Amino acid sequence: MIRNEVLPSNHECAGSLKNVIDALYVLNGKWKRALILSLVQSSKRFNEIQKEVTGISAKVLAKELKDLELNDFITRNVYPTTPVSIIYEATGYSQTLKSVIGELSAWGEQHREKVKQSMRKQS
Amino acid sequence: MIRNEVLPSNHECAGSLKNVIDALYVLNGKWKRALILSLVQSSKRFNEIQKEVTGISAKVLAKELKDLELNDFITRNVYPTTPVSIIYEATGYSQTLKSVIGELSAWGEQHREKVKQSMRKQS
DNA sequence: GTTACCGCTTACCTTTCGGTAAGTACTATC
DNA sequence: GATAGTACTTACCGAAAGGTAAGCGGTAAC
Repeated sequence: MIRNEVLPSNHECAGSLKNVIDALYVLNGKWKRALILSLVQSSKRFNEIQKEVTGISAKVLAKELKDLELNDFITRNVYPTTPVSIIYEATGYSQTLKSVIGELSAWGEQHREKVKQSMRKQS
Repeated sequence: MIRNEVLPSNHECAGSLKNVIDALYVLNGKWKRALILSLVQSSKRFNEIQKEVTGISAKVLAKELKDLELNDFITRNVYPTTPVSIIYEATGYSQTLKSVIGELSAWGEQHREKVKQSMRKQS
């Protein structure tokens, strides 16, 4: 189960911090979250992803997909049609990110509200 | 030119993604988590932080502290002693990060285990 | 045979991040 | 008057992330 007692003693803190850094490292970069969310919704081909995730270049997309595959978030399925079709799909492991992304999302939303309010105060 | 928003097919998803990006943006960079954790443990002065968070330079520390202050994670208290002492402390708002950091930490821990295992398989 | 689509790769460039070293303004101490 | 400490700022630099544009090997349609 998930322990919610974060930021305890100094000693435990260091280990916890390492975990957090590890997690953020995997989710780092401008595109990873968008790609995971896109593929969790439905499996897609290279060009389809590029169309949906507007603004990403082929170079970066190829790099990010490799990265996500290495980390077991997606699989690259090659179908021997003519021409070969390559379909990327989210693994079940991507689902384990749900609660993480959920927490991040909830926090991000209330944080934006807070920033808005403090901007109103200042102006 | 850019035609659509990110992931236009699913409104909820797009909003959620934006929140996640916002959250991660605030927690971004090499030092933010370490600084928040350090100041949550106890309020500190500039040089004290620099000693504790080994490796950070004065320039980066000053920049990060400004950033954290803007986002309401810390306050900069100036005491009119001679010479003035400036003490940084974590706000109560830093506590709202607890569940987020908790989820990240738990996920990061199990992810590291998983990576270890898959490396064993390959070698 | 030229064009076009697919799934990339390559070369090149810009922007951003972070690091080092030095300097600054002030006070205090020797 | 020289030195040291505090809390930074400034100038310069290298690495990495990310963007642009072009190419490439295959297939296939016109």
